[in-house]
Amino acid sequence: MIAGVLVEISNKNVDRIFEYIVPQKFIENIKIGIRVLVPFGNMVLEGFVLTISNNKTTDKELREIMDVVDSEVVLNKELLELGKVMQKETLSTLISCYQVMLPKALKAKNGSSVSIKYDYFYTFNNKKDNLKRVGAKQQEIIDLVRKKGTVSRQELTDISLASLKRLIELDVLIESKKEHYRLDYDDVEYEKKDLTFEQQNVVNQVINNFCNTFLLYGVTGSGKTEVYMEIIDYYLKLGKTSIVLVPEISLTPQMINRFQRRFGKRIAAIHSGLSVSEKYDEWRRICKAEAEIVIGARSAIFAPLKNIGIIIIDEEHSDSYKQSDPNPRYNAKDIALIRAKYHGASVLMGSATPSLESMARAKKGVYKLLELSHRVNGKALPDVNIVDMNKAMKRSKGHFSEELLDSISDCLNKKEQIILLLNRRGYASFVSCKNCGYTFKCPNCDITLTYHKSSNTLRCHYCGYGDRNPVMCPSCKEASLNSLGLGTEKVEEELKSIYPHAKILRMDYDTTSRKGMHKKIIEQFRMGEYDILLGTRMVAKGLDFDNVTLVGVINADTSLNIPDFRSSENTFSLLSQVAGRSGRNSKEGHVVIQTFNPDHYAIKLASKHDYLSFYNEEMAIRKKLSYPPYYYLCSLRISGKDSSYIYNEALKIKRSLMRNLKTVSVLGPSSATIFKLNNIYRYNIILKYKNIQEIYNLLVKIVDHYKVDNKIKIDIDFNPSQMV
DNA sequence: AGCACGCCGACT
DNA sequence: GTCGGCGTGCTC
Repeated sequence: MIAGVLVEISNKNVDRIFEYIVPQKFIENIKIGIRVLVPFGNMVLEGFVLTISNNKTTDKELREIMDVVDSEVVLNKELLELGKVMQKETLSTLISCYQVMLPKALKAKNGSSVSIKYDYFYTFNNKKDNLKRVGAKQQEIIDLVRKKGTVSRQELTDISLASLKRLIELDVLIESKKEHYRLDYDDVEYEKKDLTFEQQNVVNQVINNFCNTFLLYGVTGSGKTEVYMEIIDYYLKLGKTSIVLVPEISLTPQMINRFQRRFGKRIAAIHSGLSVSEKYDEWRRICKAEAEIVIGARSAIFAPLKNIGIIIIDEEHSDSYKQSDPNPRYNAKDIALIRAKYHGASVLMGSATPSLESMARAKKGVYKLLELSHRVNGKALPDVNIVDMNKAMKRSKGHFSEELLDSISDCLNKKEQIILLLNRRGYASFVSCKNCGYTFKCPNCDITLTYHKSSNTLRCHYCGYGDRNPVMCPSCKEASLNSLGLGTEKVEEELKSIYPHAKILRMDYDTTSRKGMHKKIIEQFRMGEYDILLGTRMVAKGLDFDNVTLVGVINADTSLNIPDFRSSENTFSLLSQVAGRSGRNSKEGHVVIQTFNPDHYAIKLASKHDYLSFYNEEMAIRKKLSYPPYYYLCSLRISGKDSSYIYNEALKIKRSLMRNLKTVSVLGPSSATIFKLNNIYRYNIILKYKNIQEIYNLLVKIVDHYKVDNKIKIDIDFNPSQMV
């Protein structure tokens, strides 16, 4: 017997099947989709068995499989096939595709450290009757087992293990074991809210149309989650399973609790707060079909569920569904469509601010468009007040306008709560005019230019366009240009000095990175222990507080000035999200947005809660500049230690692309936002294309050509989420 | 990824 | 003459 094995090295040169002889003693255990231990050169590696046959396909002498790692298949047939599609679509290694599908605990390095825990149970052996002499301790155990039928080890804590062992040796008791999961979900009372007419209508549309892709455009507070749960429930009753994808940032305890209250132990929630072992437990519950609803961030799309009925992607516009850093650069939305097709399932994507790509597809009829246009509480969306910081800054220094301070004071007096959003700045600094708010943009790409201190120039990170740093603002002719950035801690200090008696809670990456802190902060704020919640964008997502009547955005512009063609879209979406946090329940709420660009359409239209006008306006711009959804983008990231060498190679690549692709525009090479990182220099080339077939074969050739050159690394990112 | 093989510079 | 630099190639 010959097994074809894919070894755990993510390198294009070994990303193929190597054949091994299966020793007689393993023949029973070898299955496609399990892991084995094999000799490889002078290493010992784990690998996945992908083929089993009787004949070898190479002239080389074969070596033997050393050991079998799994007793059960870890990658089923569906996922094995899915990996091959992913490899093709992302141009990454097959092994890296399989690795993202599995929990970390199964990675070779962690394998031994994570052990499965068991609970032990004891019952009577009926075949063994007459028992002669028993000690008092043993009699105690026997009495207990006789009374209860089955007894767990926990119930025998005050009994010595020796007496127990003896009874098992004597065949009086039978020991059985069951996996002990580290997480415990209570099975609770079924909780179901009545749906509004509008919600019920959406549910009906979804459950009456099998194997479809839906886009649910529902305003904040319109009760999307309730709709999701109702649809999941419908599929559960048909014996079908569900996946719910949520951005990690909105996978809050509140959100998980809601699902748990309705579905109890049938859910498996996979989030960053779990340890490696806890995630492993959840994964095994899914494998064994003990969990039927999986809730998680991006990688939960690979949950090994069988018989999937519905895949729900909440906050569909979020860029967190795209994996951009390590290979494979996949998008969970694409994977969802592939898996749905395999299972005959539907995909439901929901958002209050759908991505332009999805909305465009919905308008073309590729996705079925569903709408929730009313809030469940019947309240109107909150009033939004835009404050022009250009004027405010002339009156007083600091980060707070009079308007925002007045609103905060008012709110504090009424003993109501406040959420303040501090929009963190990106990596790059940009130059803007202090007087009129003008920012410099690339004439070719309409992207904010990034300031390079060393050369005192402004540069475009898409096409490489450069400009000497000007001294005078071309808009208002004043010489008041400066490069911007805003310190997080400074804002908190400032706030504390203005309101020494207000209790301020900070929520950002620093304060929530410790396990359980996120939950704690939310609970403290909910209980009213604090007046003001000051935080980064995580305060904008999925939180629902009764007593919050004011939401303030301290700096709306930061996201607007990120050098990315989606900066307007992201800003619109962020502002819409925060605005939706206010006045969600009984009390009226209002929103204050501070900005240096009060006339920018993204800000104006977000303040009016006018998604459709934003969509139309932004689509016109995308069309004019040939951006998605009119064109697809693909970025080639060229990196290496020798900056002049990789730059020259990047130029060669560009020339080759230009020569061979007449219908595709080729931008760059331009230096990446973080040009030099760990002594590795990075350049980007960007392609704008209409059809993947125009570029695919040439990209494969380029990747193949450079895979033997270890001075240079080429990473290809189709539909990149951000252009760093 | 790791390791062996192989072809050119400064040393006992 | 040799020790050792790391560029190229291979791993069933």
